[in-house]
Amino acid sequence: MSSSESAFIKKLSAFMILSPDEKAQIEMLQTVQRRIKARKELVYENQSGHAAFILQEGWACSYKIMPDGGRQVIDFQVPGDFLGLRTVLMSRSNHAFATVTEVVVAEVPLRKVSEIFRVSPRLAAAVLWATSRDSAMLIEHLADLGRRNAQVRTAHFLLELWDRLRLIGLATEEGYKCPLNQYLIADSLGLSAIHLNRVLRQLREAELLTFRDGQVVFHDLDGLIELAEYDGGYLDHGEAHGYKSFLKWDLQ
Amino acid sequence: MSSSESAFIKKLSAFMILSPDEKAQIEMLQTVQRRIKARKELVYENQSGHAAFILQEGWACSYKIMPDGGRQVIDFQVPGDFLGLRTVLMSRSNHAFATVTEVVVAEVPLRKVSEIFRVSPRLAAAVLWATSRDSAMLIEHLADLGRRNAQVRTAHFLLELWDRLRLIGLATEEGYKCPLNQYLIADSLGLSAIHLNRVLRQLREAELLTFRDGQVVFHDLDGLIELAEYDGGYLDHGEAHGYKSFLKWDLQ
DNA sequence: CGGCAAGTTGAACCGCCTCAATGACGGTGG
DNA sequence: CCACCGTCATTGAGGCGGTTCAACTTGCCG
Repeated sequence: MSSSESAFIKKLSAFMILSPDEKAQIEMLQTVQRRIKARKELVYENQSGHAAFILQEGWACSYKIMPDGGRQVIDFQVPGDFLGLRTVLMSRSNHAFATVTEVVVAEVPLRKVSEIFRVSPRLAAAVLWATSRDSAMLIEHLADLGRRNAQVRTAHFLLELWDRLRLIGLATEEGYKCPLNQYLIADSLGLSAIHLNRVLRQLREAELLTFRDGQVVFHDLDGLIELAEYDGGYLDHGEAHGYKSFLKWDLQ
Repeated sequence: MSSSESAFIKKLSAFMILSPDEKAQIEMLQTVQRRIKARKELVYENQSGHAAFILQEGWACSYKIMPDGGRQVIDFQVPGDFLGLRTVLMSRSNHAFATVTEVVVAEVPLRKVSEIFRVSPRLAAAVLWATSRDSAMLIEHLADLGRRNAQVRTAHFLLELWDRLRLIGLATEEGYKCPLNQYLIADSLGLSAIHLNRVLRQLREAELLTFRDGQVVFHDLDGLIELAEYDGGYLDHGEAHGYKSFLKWDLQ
């Protein structure tokens, strides 16, 4: 896997081995690029008929604004992730997207997705795999909010992010760069920023990890994984083991 | 819409108007039927290579068991809903399915889904719409757990269920039959069954609704909708308004 | 220098949990 | 026919996890 390949290709490579032809087709999806500043809304709530985007550089988030002004962050997007794909067939979206940092996105019109589905069942399966993985993350997030306490929840969140970033070469065993502030993370974890701050202090004092200055540094990865009861298997990052699934998919 | 049509057809009809041919194709998906008793596991956690199911009669649920023995119910399935579609391309599933009541399901092998995608882009779009709608429900569920209090959360849950059941003709303005017990609902809403019981009492005493003996009876629907700040628009139940989306999807 | 965004800490409160017990109901078997 | 059981619903008492409000710090930028 060359480091010059797009994050999207790196990600899909976890699902199946891509041929040079397929890689070229994927790159064709990403020709129309746009650079967008930090903290800009990308897709509005209730907006219809929007396109989807592939995030190439930077971080974004999807969220829902509650009637009382509160905010629930649905998930964060890192390079290689789709934005807005899950609502592209809905007449309205029940959530909005915004950039966190400055980003580079490729706009992917519905027409191009449709074409991919027509000409390459393999790539179609890969795109559907990515959306299934998003669902699996949503489910894990749900379990976070419903059944895990603040400490486990926070540890779990930071470990999942670590796995996702490793896949695209943006994290090491030591840690990773994370441009999210405590308000954003708190709104994702269903906590107040104040309490999240205390939880982060606990994790630091327990010498598990430090989150400071936009940097996550692990001190005791094993201890953290044990605390969070973390098993990233739901992300399905194997060595293209999904290829077996594809066979079932491709054969009629 | 004839009442003899399958719940799955009734549901997809909210997205687009189906031709007789398309209806026939859909019914072909549902030829292999199985009857399963109440409280049986359907798909085990971590199981791979499973098929998907279309639920035709009865209720089911998907859930995740936590390491401490707790349970988070992801969502409930009612007639017309897919089971296991979102994990069909993953090498493992991070959640399990179980029946709530006795059910009738149609087993849909991956091969048949693949065939639908090949021969009918319109039906493919309809299936993808159904999965998008599932995601939208997951997101609303996430907002429930993260940012709504127990009362609003419970009201929201019961109203969403009402909308879903109306679509397939199983609910009226008065209420609906609901075979879920308080333990199941509590595990879905991230509450203890004890607290849910108190919340249901509050809703009853506020003369908003009564949930008793497997029956939800509305006393003040408008008041309930206002309390829950409920807007079911995310379910995308219009009069086949999604058809416009399909046009974009179909045209190259 | 002033001003704003982000992080940090303390104090008081309350929503929801846990533990415990009791009531209502249908099924089953002696 | 009734005693016994399991499941589900209901209620009380007490405790904790996380919230809210408020204050102070730090760093950055104009």
